[in-house]
Amino acid sequence: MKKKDIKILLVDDEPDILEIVGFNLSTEGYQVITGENGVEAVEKAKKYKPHLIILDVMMPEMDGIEACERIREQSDLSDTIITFLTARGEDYSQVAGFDAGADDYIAKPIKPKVLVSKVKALLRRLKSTENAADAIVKAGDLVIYKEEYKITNKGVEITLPRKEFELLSLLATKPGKVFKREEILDKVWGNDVVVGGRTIDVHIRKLREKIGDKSFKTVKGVGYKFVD
Amino acid sequence: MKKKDIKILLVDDEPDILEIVGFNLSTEGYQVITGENGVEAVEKAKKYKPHLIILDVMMPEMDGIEACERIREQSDLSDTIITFLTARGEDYSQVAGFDAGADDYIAKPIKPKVLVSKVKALLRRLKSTENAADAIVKAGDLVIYKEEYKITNKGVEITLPRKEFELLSLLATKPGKVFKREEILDKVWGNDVVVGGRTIDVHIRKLREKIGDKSFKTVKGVGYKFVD
DNA sequence: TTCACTTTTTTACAATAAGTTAACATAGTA
DNA sequence: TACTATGTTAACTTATTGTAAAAAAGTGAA
Repeated sequence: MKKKDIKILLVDDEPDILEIVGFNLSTEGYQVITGENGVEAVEKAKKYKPHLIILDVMMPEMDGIEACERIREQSDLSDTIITFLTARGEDYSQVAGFDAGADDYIAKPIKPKVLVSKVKALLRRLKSTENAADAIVKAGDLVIYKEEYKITNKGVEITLPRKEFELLSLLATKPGKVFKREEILDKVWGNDVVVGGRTIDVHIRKLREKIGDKSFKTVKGVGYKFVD
Repeated sequence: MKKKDIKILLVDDEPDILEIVGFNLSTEGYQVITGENGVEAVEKAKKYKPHLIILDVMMPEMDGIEACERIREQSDLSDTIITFLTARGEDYSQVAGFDAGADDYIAKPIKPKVLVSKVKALLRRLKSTENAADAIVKAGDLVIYKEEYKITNKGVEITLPRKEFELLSLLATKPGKVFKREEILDKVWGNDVVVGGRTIDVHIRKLREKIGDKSFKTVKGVGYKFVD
């Protein structure tokens, strides 16, 4: 996502803060929307669906914490990052704020550089959510979460031992392709490890038990393949 | 971050400049990568993801300003600091360069001492960005205050010893992800420290006592993961 | 410095899960 | 049919982790 597509909602009752923070964020290239109290915060959050909301804790009408809770009730805003502005001494906000669903806080007095780098850091989090698909492989009813060493079969979570997991991962990355026994040994066991002739079969059998018999097809004299 | 882990990409079409500047930076302990034109600058920036890029403005193939713009388009290089080398008289670069996304400029002729102190100053900025980022991590019922080395579990404050804290921080930054033992050692203990084989387990055990048994899942043969 | 205390690492052993093998059964193919 | 590759099972072996306790290292105050 480009910077100019990122919307930041900035809510504070002090015009000075709005101006200085707004200026710094605009300079960085973000779209800035402002509000002056909690009620506006909730309204504008619903209307503009910003990526990041910066909320002052102390505000008339509705304080930041209540606004945060209201915003968090909106399911379509669940990916929105919320951060508080807290004056020194408002330490309770660290507890109350996070319970309300905030992601971070920025201490006043605000230093523009700190602000900008925090905002960048928070938005990186947004991106990493976007790209999380990399470590995930889908094949038929299976979803393989490589990082987590777990899979789901039709939504049901299954935890597999390492070798089984790796064997499945290998086969499922190319459904339909026949993996020769030799190739499987290389990729899952490593090219120097020597194991008996029935080892692969046993693991395939366990996968068949756990995932389903028909997902693994034997190609006699060659190897195995995964089919959707 | 240690000096030897800091990568500086130095791009200039004059071999003399590359040599003298490169020599001075290497002497200081930085990793120096060089390029001779804008095209190389962009390529090597993508490849090595340096922390600092020093770009000559006037170069064949693609000038420094265009290279800078191209580099700034890369979102994963947004934290990279870019500074220009400008000959006296190329005053426009101060304007055009900053528009293109540069952070500073260094005037030719280059005085080694000035260069080194500028580089140090620029890299200080990198550090402050690092620290400001993600000072707080939320994971499940936990809120981790990295700066303060404390956590709250459902609002209840817990103080953990350093190693336990760092281990928890690491695991909780990516709930669900399995961290391999090797990776944990690298990140928490440092890649050169050698500790016995049971050390990680013991720390995990202590965290389980303090935070809750079910938050830490063992993935046998791989490592551990934090689950909400 | 010494002392008391906390944190960290090591040690040794127990517990358990994972992986492998062996022996035999079965199915596919010339 | 006879041969060969694969399927199946349970016993076996090994690898890995859990645990408790003690030693070592670090820390701070008197």
